[in-house]
Amino acid sequence: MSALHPFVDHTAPARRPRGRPRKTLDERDEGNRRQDLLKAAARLFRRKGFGAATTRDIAAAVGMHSGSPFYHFKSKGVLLYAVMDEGMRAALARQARALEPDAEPAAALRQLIRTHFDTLHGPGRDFIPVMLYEWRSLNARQRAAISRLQRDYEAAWAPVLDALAASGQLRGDVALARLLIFGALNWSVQWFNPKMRASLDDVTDAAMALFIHEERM
Amino acid sequence: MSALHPFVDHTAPARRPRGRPRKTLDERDEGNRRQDLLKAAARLFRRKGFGAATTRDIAAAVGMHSGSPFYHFKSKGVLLYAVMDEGMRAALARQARALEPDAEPAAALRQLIRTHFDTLHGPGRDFIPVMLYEWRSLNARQRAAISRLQRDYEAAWAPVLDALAASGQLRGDVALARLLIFGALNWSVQWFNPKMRASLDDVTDAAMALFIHEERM
DNA sequence: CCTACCGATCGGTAGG
DNA sequence: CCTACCGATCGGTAGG
Repeated sequence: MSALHPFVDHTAPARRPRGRPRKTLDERDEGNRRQDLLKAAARLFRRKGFGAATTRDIAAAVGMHSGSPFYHFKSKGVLLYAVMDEGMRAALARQARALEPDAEPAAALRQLIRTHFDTLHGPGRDFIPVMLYEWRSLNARQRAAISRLQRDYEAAWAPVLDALAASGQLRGDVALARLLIFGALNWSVQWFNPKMRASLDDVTDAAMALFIHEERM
Repeated sequence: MSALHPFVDHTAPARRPRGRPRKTLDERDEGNRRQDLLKAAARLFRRKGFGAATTRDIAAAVGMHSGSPFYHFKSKGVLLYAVMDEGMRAALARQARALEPDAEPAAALRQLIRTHFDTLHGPGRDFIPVMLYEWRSLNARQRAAISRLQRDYEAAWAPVLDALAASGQLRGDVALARLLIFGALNWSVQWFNPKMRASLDDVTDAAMALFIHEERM
């Protein structure tokens, strides 16, 4: 009897190894292909719109045949939803990573804005722009689910904006200010381009200068 | 020989009456039907997107049969362009009507913002939201033409913003401030709703309070 | 994931 | 503007 491998019956199917199961090659490929589809879908939904981008376009972009995306996603609508869901989860993770808990309100707002621009304009980031553009293409259930993630994302802004309003650095109705500020930032997907003169830091500076007034006691 | 109608040959076709030609019934109907199609198209393009709204939807919305819109517009793309063109011309007219030439810079900005909100949210105003959403569905030639109208529209804002920057009431890079301000205003198509608590006057107040700092000498 | 395919729908047109 | 229609395309599926 082997001292190294007692009682191993080599005719039985391999038992599950302990701990996190190592993915087989097939499983790993599957995850990659799914991710490839998400990226290609985001790019095409953004460039052409959900209605005009076809599942055939998306399949071709990752070298699949026309029916194959439906092996990974039940429908075109589910694919759209998956793009937005993935985009929001990544945005939430980036925000949590960037936020320093003890920053002054103005410094905290700057971090939030800078991170938000990163989420909108970082390399290969089409997911959130698709969410901003294609909201109406979701069904009611999907909208509710994405809304929940958006609420979490916006939750980090509320105390910062409230503190700035209290110190007079933010003026006017706070709820409307929040909507106007998000608009100013989100609209940048229409005009910002990494090759323009202004960097994301420049745009952050401009936004802070525009929104933040001098403190008044 | 008749003293009243000398030399009139009644066998010839009726001569053109002088002045602005009175439209025949047919011509008047044609204009109305074309206008009906534009309105229905704007509403549907806005609600569903250009790709998802079908020419059959649009035809049905005005009580036409499926082929009939193509009697008025050569293609779906031309119809989209016509919606945006009409929207921009109406917006330019409203802006010209509203602007008082000798207003103080801050008062002038308030007028521009209030009129802009009116253009975006006035009753039955789907034309400009369609332009904001469906830019990517235009071809290059159409984009260039609409861009020209947008340039005219924005031309009224530049001197006002420059004056506010000179007096310190607007802070930060002026070109970026302009883009951020337009974003804040335009994004309201995503959230403003006439039935909400805040009126367009309220939102205008909030925008002015947010953007305009105290004058400094 | 491919092969082979289907039913539905869509923009657009000819002719009146 | 209607009638009647076409060719193309599209999302999606069965079976392997």
